[in-house]
Amino acid sequence: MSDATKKRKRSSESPAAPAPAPAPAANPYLAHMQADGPARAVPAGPGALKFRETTVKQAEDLEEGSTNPFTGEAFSEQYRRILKQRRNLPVHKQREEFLKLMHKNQVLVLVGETGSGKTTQIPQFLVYDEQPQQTGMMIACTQPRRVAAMSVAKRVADEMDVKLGQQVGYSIRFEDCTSQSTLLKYMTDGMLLREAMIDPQLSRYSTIILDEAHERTLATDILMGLIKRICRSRPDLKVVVMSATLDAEKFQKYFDNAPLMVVPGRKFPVEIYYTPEPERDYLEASIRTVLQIHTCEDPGDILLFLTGEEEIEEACRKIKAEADALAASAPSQVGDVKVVPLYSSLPPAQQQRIFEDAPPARPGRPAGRKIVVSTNIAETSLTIDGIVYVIDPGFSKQNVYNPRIRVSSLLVSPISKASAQQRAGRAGRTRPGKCFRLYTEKAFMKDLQEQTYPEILRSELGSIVLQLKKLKVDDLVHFDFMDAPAPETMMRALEQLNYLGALDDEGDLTKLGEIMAEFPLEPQLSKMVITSPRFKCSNEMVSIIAMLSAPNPFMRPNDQRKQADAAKSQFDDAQGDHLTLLHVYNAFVENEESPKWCFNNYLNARVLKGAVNIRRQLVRLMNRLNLPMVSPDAPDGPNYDRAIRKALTAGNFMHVAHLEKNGLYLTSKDNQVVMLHPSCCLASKPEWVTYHEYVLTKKNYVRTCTAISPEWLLELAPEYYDLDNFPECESKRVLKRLQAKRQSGRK
DNA sequence: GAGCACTGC
Repeated sequence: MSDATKKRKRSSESPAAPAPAPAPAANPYLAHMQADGPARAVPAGPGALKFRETTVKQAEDLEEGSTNPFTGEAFSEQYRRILKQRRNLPVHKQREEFLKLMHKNQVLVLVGETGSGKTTQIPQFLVYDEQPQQTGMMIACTQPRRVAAMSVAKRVADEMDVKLGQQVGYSIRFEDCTSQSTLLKYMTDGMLLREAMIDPQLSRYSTIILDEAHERTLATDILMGLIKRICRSRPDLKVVVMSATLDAEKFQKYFDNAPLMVVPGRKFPVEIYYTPEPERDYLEASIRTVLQIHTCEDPGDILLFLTGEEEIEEACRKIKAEADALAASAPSQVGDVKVVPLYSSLPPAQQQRIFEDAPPARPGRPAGRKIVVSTNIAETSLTIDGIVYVIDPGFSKQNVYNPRIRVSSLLVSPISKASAQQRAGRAGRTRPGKCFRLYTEKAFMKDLQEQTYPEILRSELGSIVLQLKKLKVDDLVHFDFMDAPAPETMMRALEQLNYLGALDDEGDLTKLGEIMAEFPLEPQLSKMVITSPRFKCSNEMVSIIAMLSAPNPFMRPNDQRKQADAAKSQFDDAQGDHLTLLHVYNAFVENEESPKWCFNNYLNARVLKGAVNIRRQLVRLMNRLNLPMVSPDAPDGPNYDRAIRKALTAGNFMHVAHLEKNGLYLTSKDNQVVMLHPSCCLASKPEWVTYHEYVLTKKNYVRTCTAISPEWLLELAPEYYDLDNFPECESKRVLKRLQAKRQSGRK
């Protein structure tokens, strides 16, 4: 992030650019504001390339020359070998069409299916057309995921015969692999959004490519809105919106009827089969289908999509057992199987198993088969080559936010047509494949929605609204969202930010809000961190927040639950889970971040390392914002945990539950009946708790809970706990009594 | 007395 503030200097070290920078701009950020407009002439050199006026011939001559125009070094053998492959990619045939469209238009929508080469080639076409080393402005290409940004950058660095991090680099959270000489930068969409907060015109970029736009991540959606605005004030900015599906029309319309370019993919055909009748039990039907394929179809690996960890582990056990039984009863007809589960919380070493080979054929027996049982992670994030059969039961878990009760929940829901197509496509990556859909064709046509709802329609918007306010988008109602979120969700976010003190009653960003927006955290958490110095516990709070931002660090293998629970209890704090997390963090650091220590204590070392990383980033921000890192005077004193719990309440006062006389908790104001999650370390039920999250599963649970004192609510959040505007309930009566006592005490 | 689809800053 700080990179955006660095001064960039472009030297004329490249041989293709022997002369100094063309425009007398002192500040390369402002180059686009030069009076001579966007079509600045690049000084005549070999090829005499003109900014955005180049031809395919010119580029190809340079690519086929002996010297790399960007480094001045001789092209390597590897480079030439890759160049041959690149020329065979489908997108290469349309290089001329692409350049023409880019020269004539500000925004281009590009649809390219998998295997078209769009992600690697399009940015390079632009590098040759724009010669960024001469303009001082970069080309950015966004990706929804970190690994993609990293691996594509690596590939393209090889293709351009440059060192990764030099002319081609990437930028993701925790890692900025770019330099002064970077011309092409792959980055996560979230990272570009962060940069926009420092540089609202995105003035370091001449062209921005939004890749995988069809995924409609929160960050991509916000970026599209911002970029559409920036386009008006920066006619020199060019934009390419790349999508894998044919829903391009929506993007075209949104960008004022931008032209469309379609690049064919390179895939093998996939035959689709539907069930004649709806399946009652998709899990049972899935297992049956796996076994049918295994016994009746030609060799080739199987990918089965299920919804979650538990379901996947169960399916794996059953498939393995039944396939082994079949093989035992008919050894000459049934081959061996290797059943591999895949979901994100699986440690990387186990995730790697999906790339292992299928079991070899034993003498006199059919070939073995690999069967991967996966969540949606295999739909976009991970690609497994060699899959020939896909089984799609038609469901996935989706996060849905309900603004009425202010709760997000994970629901098993039917997938969209786009998602079903994506799943089927996974069968045709290396050769023709088959996809078995466990629903009827009629259901596919009539019941499935076209696209999955974009994230922005399913999320809580607190931090998004905060970020937009920071980006000076004041009128959120009229912000040009591609899909506008529900007004009620927007209102909830504004209300929440107002209670937190980030927005004033006019809806304008306050000083506190400005600072809150700097943190890569949910607003409540930012508030806690920022307030914590006041309670002399910022050191501790930053650790807790880092732990809350990381996934669950506690391991609980099915066959060692007792031991795992015992290990966890060593860290338990009588006052609650937030403090327990603090103890775990501290113990991890005291034990020198030892993976062995983690293993012995049923903790996930990878997750804890992640927390250390997040903490470091937060401390850097605290320092930059002049927020002191302090600890309570007496770490063993009675006020130690009190200070921390009070600081927690300062941000979390909207996540409070009160124990009613009937033994149930009710959430403050919303009056939802909730229970402490079974993983909660609180032995007794405190009358008041603050919780980190509310999870809706079979029951309503609040998870990560800590005991608090009701006085703090009245003291720290008087607007939210304004008892004249409070629904009638037991907690209101308790608070009223308390308030009366406070007032009489003051007299 | 039970869970955590997947990302991202």
